[in-house]
Amino acid sequence: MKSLTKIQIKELIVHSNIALSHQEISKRLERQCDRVTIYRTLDKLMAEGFIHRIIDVDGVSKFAACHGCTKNHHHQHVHFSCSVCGSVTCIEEIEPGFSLSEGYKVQEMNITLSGVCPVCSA
Amino acid sequence: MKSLTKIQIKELIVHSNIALSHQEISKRLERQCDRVTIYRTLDKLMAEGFIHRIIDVDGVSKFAACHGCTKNHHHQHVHFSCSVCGSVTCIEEIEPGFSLSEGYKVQEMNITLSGVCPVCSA
DNA sequence: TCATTAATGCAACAGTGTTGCAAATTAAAT
DNA sequence: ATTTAATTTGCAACACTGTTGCATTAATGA
Repeated sequence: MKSLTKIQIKELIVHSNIALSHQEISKRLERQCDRVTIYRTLDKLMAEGFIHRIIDVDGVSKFAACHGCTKNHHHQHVHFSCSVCGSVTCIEEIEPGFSLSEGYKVQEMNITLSGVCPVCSA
Repeated sequence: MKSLTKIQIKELIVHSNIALSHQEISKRLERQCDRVTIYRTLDKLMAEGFIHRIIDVDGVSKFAACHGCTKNHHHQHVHFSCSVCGSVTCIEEIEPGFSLSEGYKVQEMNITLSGVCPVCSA
């Protein structure tokens, strides 16, 4: 099954150094397609472990490429959201660890720091 | 200016052990008022430093009481979102520290761990 | 009382995300 | 190659979150 939309969206996300929102993906797709198609394609790409979702500080989903996830996503890395340029980037260098009290079963982490990124603060 | 709505919403949030969404606040208000009024009241309560916003894993805003913020919010604490009961709670015991590389100016942190809370996993 | 300010309601709008159904496209099987 | 099945796409409609403008009402202060 060679879905052109799927290939293009995947390429867009993989080759982007910032996480892309649905809106940004829609704009960057030269081959215009329906909003719903993009949503469904993103769902598939997530289910297949190619991309992961980041909730930005304004509640909008952004999508970034996975590095080394197949089925089980492990995105314990930190995300940074720039309030100037609006970019969201994955900072994979840092591995944060939390020691919650007994009873909590942590399945996912959504860690988004916001502020000014190096590019905008330079 | 003694706004009854403001007092009631503030009371709701302060006396709740979980963070409340706009929808939940609307339901719990016996004195029904317009959606817009609730949004505006929440904005005011945030500006005055009584409550803070948490973006849940689905991108919906939830609101919880502040402890010791006046103007400058400092919510470096961890939030936990339960996938079973949907509750969002503030875990103020843990103070996470990150050392980002040079150039990043961190202004806010949004740390939401998701999984199963102690009540639902018991 | 009168003027000013704040609070509320209403309508409208933009945006995100989902669902159902039909049409088109692709893959598979005979 | 023709038919069948599965997948993909588009369209319409919907629910929900959140915002803005404007008019109305309520509260404050002179």
